[in-house]
Amino acid sequence: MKRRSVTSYDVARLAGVSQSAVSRCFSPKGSISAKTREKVLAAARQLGYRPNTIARSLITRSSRTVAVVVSQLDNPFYALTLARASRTFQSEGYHLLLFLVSADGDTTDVMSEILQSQAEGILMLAASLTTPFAQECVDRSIPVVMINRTVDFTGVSQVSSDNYHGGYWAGSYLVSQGHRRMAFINGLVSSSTGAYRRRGFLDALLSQGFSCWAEEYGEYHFDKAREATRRLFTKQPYPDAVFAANDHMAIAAVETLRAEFGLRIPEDVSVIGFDDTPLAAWPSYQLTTVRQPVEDMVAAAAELLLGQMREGKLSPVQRILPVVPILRGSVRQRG
Amino acid sequence: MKRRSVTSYDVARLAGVSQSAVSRCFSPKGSISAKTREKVLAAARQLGYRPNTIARSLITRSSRTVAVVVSQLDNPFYALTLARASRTFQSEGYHLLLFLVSADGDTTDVMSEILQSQAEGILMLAASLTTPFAQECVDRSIPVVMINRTVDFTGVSQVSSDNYHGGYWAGSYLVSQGHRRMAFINGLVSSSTGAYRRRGFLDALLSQGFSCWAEEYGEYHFDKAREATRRLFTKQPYPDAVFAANDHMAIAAVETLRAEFGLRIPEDVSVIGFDDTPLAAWPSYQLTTVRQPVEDMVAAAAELLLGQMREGKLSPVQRILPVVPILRGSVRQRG
DNA sequence: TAGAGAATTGCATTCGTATGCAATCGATAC
DNA sequence: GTATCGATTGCATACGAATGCAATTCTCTA
Repeated sequence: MKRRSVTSYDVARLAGVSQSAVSRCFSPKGSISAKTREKVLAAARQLGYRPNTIARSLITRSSRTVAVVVSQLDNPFYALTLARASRTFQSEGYHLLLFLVSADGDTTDVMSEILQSQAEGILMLAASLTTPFAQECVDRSIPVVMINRTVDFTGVSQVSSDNYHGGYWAGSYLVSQGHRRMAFINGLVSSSTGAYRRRGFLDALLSQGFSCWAEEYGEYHFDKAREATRRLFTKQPYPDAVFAANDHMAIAAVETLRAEFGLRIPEDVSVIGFDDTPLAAWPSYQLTTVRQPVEDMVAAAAELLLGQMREGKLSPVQRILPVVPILRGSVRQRG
Repeated sequence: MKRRSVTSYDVARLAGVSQSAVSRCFSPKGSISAKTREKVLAAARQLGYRPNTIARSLITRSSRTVAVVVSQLDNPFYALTLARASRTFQSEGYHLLLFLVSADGDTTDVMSEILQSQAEGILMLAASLTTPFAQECVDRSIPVVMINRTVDFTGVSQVSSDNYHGGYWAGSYLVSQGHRRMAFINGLVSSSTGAYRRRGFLDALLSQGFSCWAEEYGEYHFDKAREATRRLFTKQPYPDAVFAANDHMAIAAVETLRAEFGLRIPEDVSVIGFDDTPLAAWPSYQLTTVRQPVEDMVAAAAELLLGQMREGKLSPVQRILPVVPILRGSVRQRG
């Protein structure tokens, strides 16, 4: 670390030009003659010079960095989302600063670090934001886009799928297929997605004259969801259908029902998930689920963030993308 | 972006002190009296001042940033590893710069960006490094730690599990349980882990007078692994055991054998995986596998990286952590 | 060949913070 | 009350690259 690194001055000296020339040589819009460019590049190559991004950021006042906050990397849905987001921003020439937070954890320290880091945009994957920080981002005109999480604050953009209608569809589909004892495995109390899915689900049941048979929290966590399932099935009569707030938990339910209760899916119990993660399509599960359009969500989020970063001004938008029911084999068909 | 942000000068002016005082107030070892600290903090709070990390990095010549290059986020093993690594470095006060590369892709552009970004350390998760870049990292004394990938270059540190012996165990275990037609699903040609697992596996078979019945590449990818499985089972007699270079592919094999060939695991075919991802323990799979000690690997890698970053000098180490066989139910027992 | 205009080049300054050094302040000891 | 020593403070500069401006060179035309 001590070692002085090669700077544009070193290159300049070796090439016999000024530091400005070297700088111009490495920036797209610099005006240099082909001849000097040659000399400079040769010298740079010889010395192993690379422009120092930090110094560049300081003078241009732009870090070309986006901070990503993510809370559930163990959930394949978010791993996928992160992967896509990463690709997108990389290809746009942005660097990604990654921050992991616990699912329900507070993002205070992390947000503080992000603000200091001069990130030009913030992408939040299933992570929430307190109002003061949201306000601070707005004050500094740093665009924030939240995927699948809502904040009671109009300054930030939000991209989510139509959780309410996804839940609604799940509820009405189950009823329409003749189920009567519909249970729900919710995620976290603090999660807005879960709340919407639940609301939609309940409303659907209600509209058909039913209510939720039982409800438990699985915290979007596999083992917790297994426990939730056990709790749902402690007393007879068992639910005849389970709607889980995501695939991860739906699959936990399937595993538990099969292995511990000897129940068949869908003959004995129907299960519906949410997300349409890759696992849902596996032969073992054939999980009927509600697909969130990952690609579109990431694309929308990236577009919003990039747009606002480029414009340099915030134009908070709330975008809700349509969800599509994926019918597989985990719901018993009527008749 | 245009808007001038609040600087230490602004705070200084408001607090009626010098810029140095403000700086000292925000750095751990600065000497300031309680009184001025109060004034400064009050002023800072009032203005919403936060030290600019970029300027700080420039002057201290230390970015407190680690670059992480990862290639397979869809594989739960690496998603987990990334999560752990992220937590570790965050808690040590480092920021993570995330770069995704395709599994077999070249890392040239990415490495170039990393070097410019002034990262103080590089962590490579299942991603490879070309010799010139390895050399450049050494030249700049930037420590590099590779997890589960090897490079023919002594300058970088490597952490991996004992892939050879894991493979060896799988081979001998299958033979010891009476299997005779052992097939292998390899990962990528370019992956050193796959190569070691294979070598161990073959050596074990060989030592018992057997050889590999058939071998296919699944590229560490679920669907590719399913295709590989189909290829392995095109002609009778079928293999009576399959060893896959990771759990992800082993599970793909299980799914395919059950769903498309109507074969039972382990009655008809035994399957062994590698990694011990969470899925392996699910009731549906009960996958016998070779556990890589994720925690230990990340801990070791972090320790190596942090140590070298702190020392400011490279001391490349190759650490191979022991692997532990996890016996579950996917291998038919003799007799 | 001279002159006008365009293209290059170099100079000097700037970004926001940290820090060596010297000056100042405060407290303690006598 | 004064000398002394340590704790604070401010000044000035440095980090490495980008850029406005002026100086210079080049290019082309008449």
